[in-house]
Amino acid sequence: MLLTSACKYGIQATIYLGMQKDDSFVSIKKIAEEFTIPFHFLTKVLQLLTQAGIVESTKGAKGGVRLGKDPDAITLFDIIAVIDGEGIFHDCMLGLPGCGLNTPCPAHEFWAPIRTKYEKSARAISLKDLASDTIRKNLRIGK
Amino acid sequence: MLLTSACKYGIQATIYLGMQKDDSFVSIKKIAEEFTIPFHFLTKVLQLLTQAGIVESTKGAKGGVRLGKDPDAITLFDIIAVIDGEGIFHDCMLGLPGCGLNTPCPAHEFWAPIRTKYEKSARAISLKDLASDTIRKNLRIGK
DNA sequence: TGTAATTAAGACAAAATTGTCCGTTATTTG
DNA sequence: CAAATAACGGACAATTTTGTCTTAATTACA
Repeated sequence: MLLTSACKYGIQATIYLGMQKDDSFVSIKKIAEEFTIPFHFLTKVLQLLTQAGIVESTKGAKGGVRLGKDPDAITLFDIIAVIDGEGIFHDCMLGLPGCGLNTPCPAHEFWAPIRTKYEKSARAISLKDLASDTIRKNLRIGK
Repeated sequence: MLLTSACKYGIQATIYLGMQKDDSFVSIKKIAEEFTIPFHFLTKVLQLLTQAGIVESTKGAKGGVRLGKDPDAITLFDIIAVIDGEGIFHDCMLGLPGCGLNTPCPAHEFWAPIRTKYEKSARAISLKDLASDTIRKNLRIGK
């Protein structure tokens, strides 16, 4: 599995937040219902993103979450890195510590270019890209 | 995580089998020690590969495992598909069923090319490639 | 000021993955 | 044939991930 469920949920939620017209807060419950994500689980995922500054939150009535930065300044890489860690972008396919150009594993030549392409693409695509695409082409994010 | 531990172990073991000079059986215990893999766990992984015909086994003294086909005829794709399934090569990044050209998710354009490159490369690289590289360049597979 | 709404935080449960152990079956060798 | 070896198969334990529940803290609003 490429991404954990937690990370998939986080990406869905942040794209949804990126699609909002104004900067008012959206309740986590709303997002959870929208995409059929377990509410309390999503809460924890969004807390991670909040701690990282990608998301902002307020408690109480009319509270909820919204993006903590310009959607243009948040990349897919950022979100994945916060929730799943940067491992997928850097680690050896076989899990060998120290695998690299100097002391590669047998799969290094195979995996390194793909990993690099993945990282570059993930760093190049922003939440704004994803959200505006979703609106423009009327894509579904979940369900 | 891209590959499960089970799959990493399976790849290490099969590369090792591909490196053997003759077609005699290697005991699973030997392989487990070589790469510090939990013995009984490796046993189960190799059983999967045996059931799939990628590996052959015999019980008893002088028993063990060896490749079940020409190393040239076994690809990295085959091994991953047997142990982790083909999902990683085909599935939507966000896990949406039915995501594809017709009804893409917002990440489809991002992920599909990477996924395809991954699959093509994995289908193009054989155990013979991996094993001969390992021998020629004296690479480490584990530890 | 009090009530409803909503995130935060922690404990706990369920499920999946990983790892361990033991008895059975099959094979070689003395 | 007996003993040693080694894969097979099932049960079980540990760990991680995923999901649920409850209480506390904070905010808006009547």
